[in-house]
Amino acid sequence: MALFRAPRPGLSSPSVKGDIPAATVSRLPVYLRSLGDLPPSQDTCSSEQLASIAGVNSAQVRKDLSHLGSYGTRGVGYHVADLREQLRHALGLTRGYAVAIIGAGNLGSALSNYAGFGSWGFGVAAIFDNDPARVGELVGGLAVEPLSHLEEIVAERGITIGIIATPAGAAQEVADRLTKAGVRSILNFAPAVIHVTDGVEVRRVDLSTELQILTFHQQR
Amino acid sequence: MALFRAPRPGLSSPSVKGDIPAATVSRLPVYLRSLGDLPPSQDTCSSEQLASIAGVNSAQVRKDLSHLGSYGTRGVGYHVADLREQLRHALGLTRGYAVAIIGAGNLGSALSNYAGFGSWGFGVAAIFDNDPARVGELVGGLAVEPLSHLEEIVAERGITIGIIATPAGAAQEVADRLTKAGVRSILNFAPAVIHVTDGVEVRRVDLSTELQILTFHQQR
DNA sequence: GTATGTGAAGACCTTCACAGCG
DNA sequence: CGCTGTGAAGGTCTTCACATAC
Repeated sequence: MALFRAPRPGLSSPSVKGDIPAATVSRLPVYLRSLGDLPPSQDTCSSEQLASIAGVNSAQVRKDLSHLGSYGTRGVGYHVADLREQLRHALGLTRGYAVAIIGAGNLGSALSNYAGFGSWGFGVAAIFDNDPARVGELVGGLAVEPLSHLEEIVAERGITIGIIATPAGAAQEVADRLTKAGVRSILNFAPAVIHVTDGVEVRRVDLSTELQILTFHQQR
Repeated sequence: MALFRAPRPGLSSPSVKGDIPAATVSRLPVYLRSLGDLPPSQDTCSSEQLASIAGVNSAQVRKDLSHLGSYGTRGVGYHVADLREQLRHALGLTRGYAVAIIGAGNLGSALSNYAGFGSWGFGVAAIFDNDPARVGELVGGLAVEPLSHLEEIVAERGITIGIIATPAGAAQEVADRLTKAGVRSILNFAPAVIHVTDGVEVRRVDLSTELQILTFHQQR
């Protein structure tokens, strides 16, 4: 899991020193969102307050933010607007990303209609399905395209993120094709583990796994 | 996060000795699914093979399974059918669970249509929305019910799992009501951190967090 | 006084490597 | 001989506690 290592020590990305632990990275989006929950009048925010909104320990917040090189002010806290920018920058949210959704079934359609998508610079640039009956249908304002055009369209539209919303059986093949087409970030909603080459990052979102973890605890 | 501690050391649950680490619990569903990917002719399965399907290290598989008290056979491997039963049992999948979905928007509708739901004993027993225009609409074979009936219906139908598919702003209130109605397992799809009392387990599934983690890595 | 930034301690998790058993 | 089960080693992550700075 997790391949980090910025190859060139000094040049990786402006102002981020060294690497950021994976556990920290997974909390940064939560902090970023939490800032949005503050009253707009508030300029400054303590680690304690951020922690309570984000649902973590305040020492965790301070340590996490210290990895960004973000400096708060002792005795005061973090400057909200600055911190927001630092987080956006660290997460790479200063540019936009073109996303492809593969699978125009219930889930794929729901995702492409998801409003919160645009707000952080993600844009759905294409939605694919291999069912000819679905091709051409309008979903979330886009016409469904045939899966056979995947490689071509990914290249044309500069798509760098693929969201797999197919049945489990198709997930691996779709991942292979996305990878070959140059996509290096995949979000997999299919209930299957997919295997990819080094340098491609996959994250899995799996309803039945989550439900089963809940039942494990419930049963105690 | 994670509150474990089976109160009575010896009596927690049949054949599970002590507690199972959270990290292990989160992989058990993956192993269970992986067993389904084996050729049906195969009776027995090595940790190596399971590991490669599940995408983890084989020592991990052996250690994880050893927590179940599940005994494989040295020199041979694990008996597939037995292991499947052990996993189902450990995860509490030997009984059914009634689930409520709150929010009948795109996501809620997609979830209630999700076929893979039933296969592990989960049944959608109700779907709620607070938009009067939606109440009565059929979604995944169920009529949408008004949110005001939540408590009553949860009790009547023995619902123990709540899936929050509302906008962020409504999530905390819905969680509070679910909790008061006695639901102790919540799967939260809303982009918000929700706070609950001890003894209630919440798992968060968050599209924008996942996308932002991907962009972090992509940007290196 | 107040809140950050961080070394150190401790909990947790993963991986190795091999003893032990079929 | 092959593969499990597991002590021990090595990481990673979290939390504490306090020196440090405003």
